[in-house]
Amino acid sequence: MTDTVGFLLGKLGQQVNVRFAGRLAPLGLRPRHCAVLELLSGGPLAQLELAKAIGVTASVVVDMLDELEQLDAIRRVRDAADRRRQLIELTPTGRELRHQTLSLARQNDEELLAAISPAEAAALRHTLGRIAAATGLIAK
Amino acid sequence: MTDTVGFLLGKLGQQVNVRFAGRLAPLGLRPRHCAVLELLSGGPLAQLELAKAIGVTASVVVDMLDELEQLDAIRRVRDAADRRRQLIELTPTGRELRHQTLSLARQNDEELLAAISPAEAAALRHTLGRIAAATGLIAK
DNA sequence: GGCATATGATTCGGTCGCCGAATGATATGG
DNA sequence: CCATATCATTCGGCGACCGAATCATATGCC
Repeated sequence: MTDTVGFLLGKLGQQVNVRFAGRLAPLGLRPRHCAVLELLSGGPLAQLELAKAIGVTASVVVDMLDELEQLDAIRRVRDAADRRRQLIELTPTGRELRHQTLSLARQNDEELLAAISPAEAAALRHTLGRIAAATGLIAK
Repeated sequence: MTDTVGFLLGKLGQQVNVRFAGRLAPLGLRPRHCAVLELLSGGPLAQLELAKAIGVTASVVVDMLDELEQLDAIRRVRDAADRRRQLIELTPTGRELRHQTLSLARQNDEELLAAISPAEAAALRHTLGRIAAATGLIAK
């Protein structure tokens, strides 16, 4: 059991999130917000698009955006072409926050991968990416 | 961000757990119970020992054990040497359940690793184990 | 031996993140 | 112009977890 990849992934993933959350806390962010900032860095998206991409329901997105709006990291803009939709766009503050989270994520990686060789780390990254893509477990 | 190992681990781990939970549901179990069954297969343990090993508080262990007791998978036995402690031991039913969960975990792995070569899978298992050990993220 | 203090299990209340159903506004097709 | 669909939002609830309080038992100290 403890030697299955599934178990290790599950437990490690959980712990990694906790650790990352600790790093993020000073910014007033939690891990889930990072994916949002990341996605928005490619350009504005509607809330339902965000929900799909992240893999949560629309109501969860509302909450996350409320929080990000509080931090002045995003803006909701009514889509002129379809006034039901809110287009979410990054503010300059949001862009700045995204850079910081990126840096924290890399810091996190360094700590996580300190015990293994760079080659092994690269292989790991590659393998995880393959699995994620193959199993469709991470929305692309 | 989405290319950091930490992010991939976190997201994948989460999803893997959800998937595993689905397989487990017919047995009336959830992922967290598996660790308990696994730990107990090595012999009886007190509840606080379980809590430490799993990384949750004592009150959570109480709940989990209540559920496992309901399924007749475990028994609570007062420690004669220290009557405050409950020694938790697997029943025959518990042992059987453990075998089933193990088989499900392996099935889960097969599906997860279908996209990569056996060699790559072995490397992955090895690397994850190293990281878990080095970072102390998984209680041993 | 008797008492203060520590420790194990348990209960209880609260928090957090998530979901699903209901709602209101807007769009779209007949 | 109305029926129906879709987007964002609100609301109630659930499951997993924590921390404080409680009760029984153990242990150290006088």
